[in-house]
Parts: sequence; C-alpha cells; structure tokens
Amino acid sequence: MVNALDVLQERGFVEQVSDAEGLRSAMESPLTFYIGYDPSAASLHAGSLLTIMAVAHLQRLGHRPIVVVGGGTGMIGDPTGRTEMRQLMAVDSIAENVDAIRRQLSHYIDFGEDRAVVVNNAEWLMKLGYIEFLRDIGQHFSVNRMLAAEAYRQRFERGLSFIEFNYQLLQAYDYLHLFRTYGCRLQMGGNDQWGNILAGVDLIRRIEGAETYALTFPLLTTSSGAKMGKTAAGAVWLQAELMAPYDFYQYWINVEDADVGRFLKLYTFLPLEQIAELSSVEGSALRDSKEVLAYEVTRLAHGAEAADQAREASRALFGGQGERDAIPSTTVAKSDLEQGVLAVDLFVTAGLTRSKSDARRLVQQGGAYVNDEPVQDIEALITDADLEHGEILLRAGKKRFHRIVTG
RNA sequence: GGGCAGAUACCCAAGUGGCCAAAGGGGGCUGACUGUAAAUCAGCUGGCAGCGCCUUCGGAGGUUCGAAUCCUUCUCUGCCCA
Repeated sequence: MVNALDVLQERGFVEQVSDAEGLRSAMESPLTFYIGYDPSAASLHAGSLLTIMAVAHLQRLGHRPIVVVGGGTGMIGDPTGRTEMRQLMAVDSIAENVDAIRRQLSHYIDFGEDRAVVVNNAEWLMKLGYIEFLRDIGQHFSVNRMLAAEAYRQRFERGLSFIEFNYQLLQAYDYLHLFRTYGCRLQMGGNDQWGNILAGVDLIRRIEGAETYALTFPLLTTSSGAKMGKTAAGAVWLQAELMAPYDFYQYWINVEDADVGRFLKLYTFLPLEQIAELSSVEGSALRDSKEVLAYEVTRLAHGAEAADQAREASRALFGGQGERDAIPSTTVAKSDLEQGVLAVDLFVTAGLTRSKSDARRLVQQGGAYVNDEPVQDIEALITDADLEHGEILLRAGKKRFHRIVTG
C-alpha cells in the first residue's frame, strides 16, 4: 500500500512535519487525524481547498478524518498571523456556519459509516471550568516560550488581548481531547498553525506520554505572489450560490502558466504521470492543460454536469461554438426592454460593474460590449431589438461575460 | 487609574482653515501587446438626474463667510507609568 505521507509529499502538500519517520510508520496502518476549520464564514473558499484535498487524499488511502469546526475557538479568534483583533462571533451564526461547512465538505469527503467525523469543539470547550483548566492544562504551558514565538511577537506591536493569548491552549486542548476520545494522532493545518499544533503534541506527550504528530501545509500564493482564492469580486467560494460554477471554472482557467503543474497536483486527483505530461507542454498549448485543471477542480466542487456546462460555455465564449447556458444570467422584464434600457444600467444590473459611474467609465474606456459590439455612447439604449436568440450578451473588458434574458 | 500619541477612501499612507473628492504607493479596472498566461507601457479608480450637484477624512456637537484641518465631548486603538 502506498504510504499516505509520501503521497502528500509528492503532491506538494507538506510544508513541515514534526517527525516524518514516525509519522510514516504510523501511517502504515489506518490513522485517525484531524484538521480544524474556522466557522467565521458560511462557505469555504478556494483558500481552504488545499487542506480539503489533503484530507480527501488521506481518507482515500484508508485514514479517518476528524473535521473540527471551531465553534468554541471561533468565539475567541486565532491571533496567529492576524494584525488585528478578530470580531467575536454570535453563537447562532456559528452554528449555522458549522452546518454549511459540513455540507460543502461532503463533496470531497465521505462522511458515511464511521469513515469521518465532524465535531464542533464548542461541545467540549464550553464545558471547561476555568480553575480546573488552569490547573490541568495551564500548568504545562510556559509563557516565556509562547512569548518567544514569532506569531505572538508580531502581535506585540499592535496589541494582543488575553483572550487571544489563550488560543493556543485551547487548540492544544482540542488535540488532547481528540486523542483521548478518538485516538487521534495527527493534526494538520496551515503553516501558520505550526506553533499551535506543536503545543498540542507537547501537551499530549506530557499528560498522556504518547507520541502524536504535526503536519502543516504551505501557505499558497500564486507565482506572482497574490493570495490564492481572491478575485476582484472577493473570495472564490466553493458554494454555487455564492459563486456560479462558470465563474469558478474561469478562476482556474485563468491561473498563471507557472502554476499549472503545481495546482494540478494539489487541486486534482489526476495521477502524477498525467500531470507531468500536462505541465510539460509550453506556450499557448498550456491552455489545454489549464482547461483540464479548471474542469477537474470544478467537477470536484460542483459535479460533472456543472463542470461540463462551464466548459461548454467557456469554449463558446473564447473558442467559438458551444452551449452558453452556464454563463451566469440576469432576467430583465420584457416590458422594460421594449421601452429601452440604458446600456450602462444594464451593466449594473448584471453585476459587471459596481455602479453606474463605473459603467460609464467602462464605456468611455471602450471596454463595454453588447453582443460583441462595443458600446460607443454613454447614452446608448438597449431594446428588445438587441435580443439574439432570446438573450443579450454583455461583456466587460476581455473576459467577463453576463447574459441578459427576458422574463 | 494617570500621562502621551493616534483614528483619512478597498489597504498602507500624506494632508494641520479655502487651490481637497483629498498627494503618493499597493491592489483593482480598462486599453495596447498577447495565448482567457506572465512581463511591459498608457489611462481610470466615491456616488448621481454627468460641464453641475450630493455624500465621504472614527461618532456627536460647536467656532468660522468657509473645516479632513480649530474647539468641546464621546467611542476605539497603541505607547509609557501603576
């Protein structure tokens, strides 16, 4: 059987491991591991996708994931890598988000038959008694050592509240709790979590005398240094309601050349040999590889049907022929169109521009198109005469499209 | 609790009575070039009933013909002392 650690390493998931040899041998048999998600948003986005893929790989190789949604720690906020204090969250919205996150993860992870567990750390953290916690857990933490950690040192310059300072203890306690209840022996997380994860490993060693492991993922940026999963419009959400599969697909097909191979390894399950082939091509041929990347990632997130449609639509817009149904559309009342609507207003309704002024600028700069014809005049009126096959195709700039249909 | 400093547009950051919708940088958008890539160059980047008007410089009041700029007060943040 392939060793899961090797798989993760080969595909570029591993930034640091606490004890590679120990972990490798632990992974010779099914292992229970955990990863935490922050419940502050209702949907996961492309930034978390890397970690989801890692979990999915491990599960496919026979290991059992515990997904911890940080309902308890979410009420505090992790100071790591943040320059500002986080807003404390309402209890209700955390609970809603926990459900939403579980639903999204189920596209990637099999939650059936004890194959995976989702838990909310509020379950055990909320019950903790302060004195007891200080006595049992607090005594194992050295403030000196915590202060020396880079993550906290940065925060000194801007201030760090006592609540946030305790985050590490709680996360360490999570790990201890999961070790005791589920025999969890590996915690994974972003590289910014390294210190927190190790704190848990240490705590378990001190209290239980047992060896557990830590593994962190690289903090991904694109080749030109931008954060993963951000666009002008905001985050690249995994949930179809927040981001149409077509737009999701577009995000992936627009990645930089230099990222194709790396992303194929991280964000798809394609075998490494095939990936090597796909990323060996050069120049414009790489577009085909990007298409494979975009298709696969979209298929995982939204299913084969949605991915097919997104690909069709992309080909239709950028290549020539194909169905356009997957291009996001907005419905406009037929009567409005009969009377005529200002082109600039239509761009606003379609969400292609943020405001009417923005739309005017777009027209002035020659970036506004209706049915592939540039809009020449700011006062230009769009009517039902502009309908082609029952729709109007708006375009902002080179590659942002939206359909207007009547209803 | 005491003293000091600060809060400016998406982010960083200048501006300390009118020339301020507010310098500069980042980010973003558009155009040229391209391959739905990168790099480079140029323009744009508060809103609207668009040559004008309205809203914005932490909140609320005030002084003034006129305030992001001065005064009062409140909220928040940082630093120093306890």
